Amino acid sequence: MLSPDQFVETHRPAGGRRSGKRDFIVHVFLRQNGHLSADELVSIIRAEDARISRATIYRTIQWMVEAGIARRVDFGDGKIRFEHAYRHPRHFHLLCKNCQQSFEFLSSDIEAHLEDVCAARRFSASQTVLQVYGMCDACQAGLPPAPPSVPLEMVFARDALRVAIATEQSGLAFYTRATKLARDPRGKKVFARLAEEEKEHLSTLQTRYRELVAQHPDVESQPPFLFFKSASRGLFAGGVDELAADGVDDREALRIGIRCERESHRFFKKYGERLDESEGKRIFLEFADEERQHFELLVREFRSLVARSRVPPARGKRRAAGR
Amino acid sequence: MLSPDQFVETHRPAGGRRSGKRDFIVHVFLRQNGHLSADELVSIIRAEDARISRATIYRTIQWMVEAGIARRVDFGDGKIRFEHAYRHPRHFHLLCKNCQQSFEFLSSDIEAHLEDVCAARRFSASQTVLQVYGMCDACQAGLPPAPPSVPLEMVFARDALRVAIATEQSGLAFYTRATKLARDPRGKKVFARLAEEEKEHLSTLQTRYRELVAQHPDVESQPPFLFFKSASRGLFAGGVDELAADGVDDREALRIGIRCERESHRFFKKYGERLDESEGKRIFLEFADEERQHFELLVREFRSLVARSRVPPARGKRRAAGR
DNA sequence: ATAGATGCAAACCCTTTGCACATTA
DNA sequence: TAATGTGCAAAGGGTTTGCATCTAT
Repeated sequence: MLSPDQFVETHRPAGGRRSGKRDFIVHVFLRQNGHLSADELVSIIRAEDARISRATIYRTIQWMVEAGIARRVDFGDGKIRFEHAYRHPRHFHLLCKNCQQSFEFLSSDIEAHLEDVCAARRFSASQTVLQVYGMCDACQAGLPPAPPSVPLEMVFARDALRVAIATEQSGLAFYTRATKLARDPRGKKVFARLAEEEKEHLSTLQTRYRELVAQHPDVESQPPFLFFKSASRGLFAGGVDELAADGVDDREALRIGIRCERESHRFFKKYGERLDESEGKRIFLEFADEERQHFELLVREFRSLVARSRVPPARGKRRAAGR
Repeated sequence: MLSPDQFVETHRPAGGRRSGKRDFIVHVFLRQNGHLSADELVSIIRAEDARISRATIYRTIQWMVEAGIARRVDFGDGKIRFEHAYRHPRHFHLLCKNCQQSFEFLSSDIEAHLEDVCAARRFSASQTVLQVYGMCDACQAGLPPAPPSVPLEMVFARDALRVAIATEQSGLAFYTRATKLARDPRGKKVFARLAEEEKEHLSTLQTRYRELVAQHPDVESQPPFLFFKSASRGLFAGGVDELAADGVDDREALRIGIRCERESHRFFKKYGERLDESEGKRIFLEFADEERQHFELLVREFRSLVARSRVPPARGKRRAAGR
């Protein structure tokens, strides 16, 4: 886990020279939470003590944006705001026109659809802006705006854990079923081993989840940050359904498993890479790696099965070999 | 179909007074295609002849926005652009950073996910901004930018027709199957009648589609404007799958039909209402109405079936009545 | 010594406004 | 004639920039 200073160092472009004022501005900026306009940052800097010129602050903001430390956010009210990227994944916004508060979210489903749209146009996307304007819960009810009681990072870690757990659960169900179903003893063993691994990893994740809740008791009552409807049943859920069909043999089960592991690997890798340094990123990338290993194991197993069923005396599953 | 002038008249707010200059600006604005900045509109107006002050143009743009004739579009480059709403549904944008061209699209899937997100936060949405920045097809290939050869309206009508046709096809499959499956003669008749209606309407829609293609031969080669993955198999596709399961009786089939018709009605109504005056809107609203009628017919039928199965000598389907 | 950072004030860009004048109902 | 629209120029706000002055390497 990077400290704010480390975060800045990893982003500092080569060739410039250090300056105390710039460091001070960056430092103050990273301590802020919401979306600051340049002017707001000026006020904060002035209040924090230093007398730094407006121009320097504008220039430093630009420097941070180029370095990837800050992101421009445009809410369409004439002034540009900035949010820092430290432990803060890219996201979309809900904006309350009444209290001006903003709420952040991420949706893998929406992103997947956007990818479809771009593919249909052969458009190569580099950045997406998605803002929903309206009125927030509290304002509709006439209540005062309530600042979030839990850091966003924790909510995000919670959601990442939830997807991971759902996926492990569906994976466990898949391999348990596949173990029962398998006829080839070697395949059975592989499935059993994977089921065992999923079980272990599942309990690790659940422990991690419990620890998170213990540390931040309010985290469970927070609304979701990461939306992943299509993955909410776990990325193996479809595979489990397929196993239920008639006539699924070892080979077919392996194929389904391979597909699920690949999808799962891609999903977690994609989101893990897209995230900035954070607890959520680590969970996703660890997971992606695990899925890749499973994927490779299954592929090896599949090849071995094919080889065995082709060369030695057949064991009654010839038909598929010709295709 | 409204003419531009009629469109303006339906939007003109009460209480103001007419002015030749304003009418002229509005008229010129409605003839434009893309997204104009105030300054660009000034140049066009100046070129078109009239010498109208910048301030008047700014004020007229504001007037058009308030009247719902123009919509603000902010691409985050410091100047606000405007697009007119005449035969132009609200949409999202792909923006090419290289050639500055913009491409428009609509996605019912993304909108559905956004509704989920808002619901989870109890956020009441009033407006959504969705822009994807990147590089377009032509710019990636090093080709000159190609303006669209078919008016957007036609592409939209094409896509609306496609959803409608897919839905009719799945509806036809549903009712054909349900007719075969039904045991109650009266229910059978209702399903058969609906199958017949779907068939007729399907051929009407297909004719309409062919006419559209005949009028605008290029329309089929255009990339999609309206994305509707979840509805692309037709809104009855899920219902057809359900009919395939074991133990589906008349009552169950009616229930599934009712659900599909209701969903379908809602889908088309929602999109129809959201659209501005256009061919697409008409298709959607006609369709929504049709689905509502089917829905009501099925509900009546369901009630009648329940009444008959409860009061007179039973016909072997008691079990469900108790629940 | 020299490229880079800072401060100040002026310039910039887009947009809105105050006020006198013109137009419409 | 009374309310509304127009023109002009000036003001407004957020942001960038030219230039002289510092400061880190």
